[in-house]
Amino acid sequence: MIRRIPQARDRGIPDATVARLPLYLRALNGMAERGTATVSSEDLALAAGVNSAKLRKDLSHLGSYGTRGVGYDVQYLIYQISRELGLTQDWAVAIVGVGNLGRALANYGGFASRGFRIAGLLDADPHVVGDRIAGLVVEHTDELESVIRKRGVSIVVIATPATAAQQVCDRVTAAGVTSILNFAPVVLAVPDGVDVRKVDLSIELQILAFHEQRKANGGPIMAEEWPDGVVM
Amino acid sequence: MIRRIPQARDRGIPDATVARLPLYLRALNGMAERGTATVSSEDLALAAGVNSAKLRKDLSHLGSYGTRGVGYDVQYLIYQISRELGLTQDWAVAIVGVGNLGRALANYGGFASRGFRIAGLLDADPHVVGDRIAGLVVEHTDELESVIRKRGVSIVVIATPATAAQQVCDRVTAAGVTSILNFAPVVLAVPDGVDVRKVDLSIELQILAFHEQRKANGGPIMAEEWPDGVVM
DNA sequence: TCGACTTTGTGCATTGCTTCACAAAAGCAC
DNA sequence: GTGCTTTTGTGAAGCAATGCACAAAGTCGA
Repeated sequence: MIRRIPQARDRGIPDATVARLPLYLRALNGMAERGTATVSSEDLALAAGVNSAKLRKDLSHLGSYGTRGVGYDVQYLIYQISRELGLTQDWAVAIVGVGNLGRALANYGGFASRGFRIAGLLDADPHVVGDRIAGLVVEHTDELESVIRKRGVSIVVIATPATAAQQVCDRVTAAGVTSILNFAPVVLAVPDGVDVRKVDLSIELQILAFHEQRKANGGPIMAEEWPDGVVM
Repeated sequence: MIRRIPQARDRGIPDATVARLPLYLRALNGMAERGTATVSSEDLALAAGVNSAKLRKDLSHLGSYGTRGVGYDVQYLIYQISRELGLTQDWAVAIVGVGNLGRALANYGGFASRGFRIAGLLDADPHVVGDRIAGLVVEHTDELESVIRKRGVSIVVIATPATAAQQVCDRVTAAGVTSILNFAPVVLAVPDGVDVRKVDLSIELQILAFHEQRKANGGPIMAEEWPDGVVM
């Protein structure tokens, strides 16, 4: 039977909550493997590394799936979060750019495990085309649109050099893709309605360096002068 | 001459701002290469993909480095942001776990370019130890503490399997490291004062899947029933 | 020197997220 | 049933980030 839930879920779930749901899911899967049947918000929050009030508010956005005095049924909650995240269906993913990073991604087990199926590996370099990686044969980027269309690819991972990223992005969005995971260190321009998530190793290191410097200096930096000899 | 800046910088810079500074830096470096001498907040914001008011507020946290009616001096702003982020000094980075991902990271050019020097590659697998990657010889994880101490490593990148990550984390924090970039899909427990940043490919894909599903369904999902045969 | 124009820096209202604190709901023992 | 314990779900307060809108500060041409 198909029925509408009246409260919640109509107004979208807050982004901050969506970003944490996979964390809860991972913690829950660990518990399920260890045979835990129910879990309190306190324990689950601990495992996920968040505050328990936040956890409860996050889950309340999905619906009222807990039992007061008891906690949450692990299996049921796994199902509900999976469904909300869209993991009960299969997603075909194409990886463009099969350098070191692209290979690492193709071989990364975490993809296949949760409804993400690598449906294509593409590269512009003829020396790489034809290689077999993680059970797939690398295809030439000329085939990009055809691969997307024929295999129902809805998520594209860009692992190309920075210079090629925007062009790849243009082509895949033109082919109808609306979800992109970008590893290239550039800000991609995309049409409205296209989601881009960015993973940028260099930025993460720079943020760490900032905090590390703060810790080392015990406070703000003292020197404000422009170094000698540098023209302002 | 060493002098104290009175306003700003005393109260820490907002996290949201720190996370965007590397973005501005990258855009500015591009402009510097193209020979641009000054840039307005409007143009820089466009290049970095943010709102110009936000950009100005972000930069105002560092100090008052613009010129009204003109804009910002590109070189000077590059220097100021670099200094604030701690990129004017060298950071020794060790990468633990030399699988596909570790190799990709070791070969990633973006590290060396901005003050991050790879000072060690370590792995637990004897078959990998001794390999030469990106000019470095892989060492055994037994040497972890000694490498950290002797080479002044202050940032550790964990690219091990999930099962090994917490143990590596414990050892490096015990050895005095307070900045960790974690690629393993686990929530690391660390002592107070240690910063952990997490990069989790699987989580990024799940967030994309959530939005993709929303787009496809044109709204919330309709079925709320627990599927037949599954015991709740 | 003056006035027109440009662009920064920021006060303020708004929005969104987090955290607290507690009433309501459920189980359990007797 | 009744009362005690546990734990959820949420109103409300507090905090942080965003974006608007404009005064202040500078440039430039005449």
